[in-house]
Amino acid sequence: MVVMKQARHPEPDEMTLIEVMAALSDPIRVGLARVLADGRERGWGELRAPVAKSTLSHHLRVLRDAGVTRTRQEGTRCFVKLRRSDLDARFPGLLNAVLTAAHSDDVGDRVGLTDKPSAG
Amino acid sequence: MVVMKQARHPEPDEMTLIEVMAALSDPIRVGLARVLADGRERGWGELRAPVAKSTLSHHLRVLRDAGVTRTRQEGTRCFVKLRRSDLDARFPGLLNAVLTAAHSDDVGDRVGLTDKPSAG
DNA sequence: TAGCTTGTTCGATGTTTCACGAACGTCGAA
DNA sequence: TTCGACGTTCGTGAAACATCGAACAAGCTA
Repeated sequence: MVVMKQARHPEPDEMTLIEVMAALSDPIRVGLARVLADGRERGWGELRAPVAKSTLSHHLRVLRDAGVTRTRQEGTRCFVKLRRSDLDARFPGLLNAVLTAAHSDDVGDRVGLTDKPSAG
Repeated sequence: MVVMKQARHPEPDEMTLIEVMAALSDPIRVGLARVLADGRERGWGELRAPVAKSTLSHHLRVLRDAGVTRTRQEGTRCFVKLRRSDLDARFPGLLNAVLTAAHSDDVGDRVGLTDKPSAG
């Protein structure tokens, strides 16, 4: 892969409420957040969503740029996890409120995990 | 005015997380929510925002359609207020988290009130 | 009736977003 | 070195969005 030329991981003080809200106003991205809500790091290939891989890459980038997730590379693989403590520190209660609402409404339920092992 | 032909006030069970998140991912609209955060009903004309009145009308409609605010007409005037209890019941903690974050980051600080009396 | 006020709606414009397939660059394996 | 797997990026198009000014409709007021 092209080693994420322009993707950034903002520091907590660089995160903006507007960007986080925008990142979490798409069902696919909320679904991704739900999948990662248990705090475990997941491999890119584990993620299952009803979109093409380029579109999934786009959504993961939006989440990453907003500071919602962190992406780590290992060789040619990527692993993604939720930046829960950073988000909680920066925007207290926000992530929990969104995840709770998403759970009770089944928002993003078309996003899930494959049966592949997480390789980690 | 044209008596709000298509604007709707969704019932709590018709509100969607995605729509509420989208409504609250614009600085003007977050600013409006902040202005209304004290629970008081405000007259349209009291609201001050750095946009044309047609744009302000648009933003108020997005908030209304999402269920964030309620608009009431009285003669030729409109009054707006936050639907806090409905939102709290539907998406617990969400509004407070957003308002807290917006306050600490001064999101939407270009939105405010005129010095006009609220007429109510 | 005529005129003013008040928001909404319309139409146009430019930007952003979402989506896809294809091409690409990097890594590890053969 | 050749090959395949893995994500990212590019190019493109459709749709959504933010914004404005102008036109409009409904209610006061003179």
